[in-house]
Amino acid sequence: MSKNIATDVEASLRGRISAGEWKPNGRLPPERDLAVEYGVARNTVRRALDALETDGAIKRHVGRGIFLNGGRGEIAEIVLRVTGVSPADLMAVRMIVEPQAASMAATNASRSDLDAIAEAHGLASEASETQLFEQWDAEFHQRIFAATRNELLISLHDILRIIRNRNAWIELKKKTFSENRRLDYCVHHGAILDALRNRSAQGAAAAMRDHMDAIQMTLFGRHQL
Amino acid sequence: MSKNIATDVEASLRGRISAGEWKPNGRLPPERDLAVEYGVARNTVRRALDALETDGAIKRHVGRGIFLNGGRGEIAEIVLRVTGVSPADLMAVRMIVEPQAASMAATNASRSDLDAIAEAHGLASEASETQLFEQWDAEFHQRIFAATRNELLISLHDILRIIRNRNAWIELKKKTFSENRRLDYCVHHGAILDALRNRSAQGAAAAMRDHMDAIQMTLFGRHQL
DNA sequence: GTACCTTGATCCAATCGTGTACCAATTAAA
DNA sequence: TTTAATTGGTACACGATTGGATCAAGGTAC
Repeated sequence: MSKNIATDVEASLRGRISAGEWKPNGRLPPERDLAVEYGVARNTVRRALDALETDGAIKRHVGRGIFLNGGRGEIAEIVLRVTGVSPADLMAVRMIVEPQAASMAATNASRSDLDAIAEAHGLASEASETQLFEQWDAEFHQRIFAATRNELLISLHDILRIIRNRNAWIELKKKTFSENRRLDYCVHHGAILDALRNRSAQGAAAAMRDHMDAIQMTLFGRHQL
Repeated sequence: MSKNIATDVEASLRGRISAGEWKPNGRLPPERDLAVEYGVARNTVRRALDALETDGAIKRHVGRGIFLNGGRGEIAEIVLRVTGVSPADLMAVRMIVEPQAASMAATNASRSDLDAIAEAHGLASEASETQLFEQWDAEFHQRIFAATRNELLISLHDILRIIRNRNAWIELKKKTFSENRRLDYCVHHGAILDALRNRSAQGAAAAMRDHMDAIQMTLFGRHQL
């Protein structure tokens, strides 16, 4: 697998936990036993358990053992669930969040925020390779969220971006991606940028909605689920 | 081929990266291995990697290896970081997401979904203690998100709920919370439920927006930031 | 020849996994 | 109650891996 044995053990334990091998609030085997089971040093197991503990997945007590955190909606569970969402679900959330973010950016963006967004738009338009275009396309959206000045919203978009990058359905996008579509996207970006510069919240939201519609159309060939 | 071997290696690596040979945040082979693979000296590989590093394409760590600069960070890190955001930021995001979730729930909710939402509404209305009311209040919103049938949206709401539970500014809410407000909230919940039962997407969104407005008013004494 | 690149080699520093030992808290047995 | 066993917490040393830095020698183009 990967280079980090501790990371592998961590992933394995996450899998076994989510698979229900131990009950909520149940007790995991002692560190020493886990070390023997995985055939690694106890320190390595401890590093893996450290990660699980910071996630809130487990709780450790000296002399007692390691216990699953029964509390529902733990972060580890969310991470597992979130990494496997479908493209359709992701697009639905983008349809909700991105226009509103554009609207918020229109009112909150600073002069330098707008310049940064314009820069991303320009570099995406001039990009020679598809790879480069997609990078600046993502950066364009990223900087709009940054302009909202809402930390939570920015982080949520980070999550969306990671999901988009991680899943193999990017291939879907590449297949259906044509030079024509790319030009459309640039036009959309230009319209969004204009609305932001005009401080038109509703205009920015509407332009972003059009853009999202186009992306949805490109990906799925339809506008609504 | 150009006269510069380092440039060739750099171009090759760029190609392999954009081709997706390694995942975002994935690990590249060690410099020594790459040198063997390309049949060049390690110093030459290092020059190529220097260019990639200044571009921000990769990140190098002594003793660990070379890593792709893919995502903005792992999801778990983001979620952990996000638990410290301000109440204002959180409310702004709720203002965006909750009405849209209600709208989506109106079209996607099954009969049992509606029953579950109604149950939470009923138990919240009848709750004797503030503690109990808040539990069923949270459950009401939770079940609306569940009714959207969008896993990502559900997960996002889980994150919002964790933030709400973890932070101390719940105290703020308790201070400004009166029996009067609580009755208002129940009325709002009832209006939302009616709209959901009528399958009125716009009505559910509007009712939820009113509810969010009231919460914002309770927390901050104003409607907008 | 001069300038630049490549190569090969060497050493340093950071990280990781391992192994070992001991401490502290808890539980179970005597 | 006292004692022993179990278990997580901490610390250190060792070897292997890996990137960081430098130097000298050889090759190529101008």
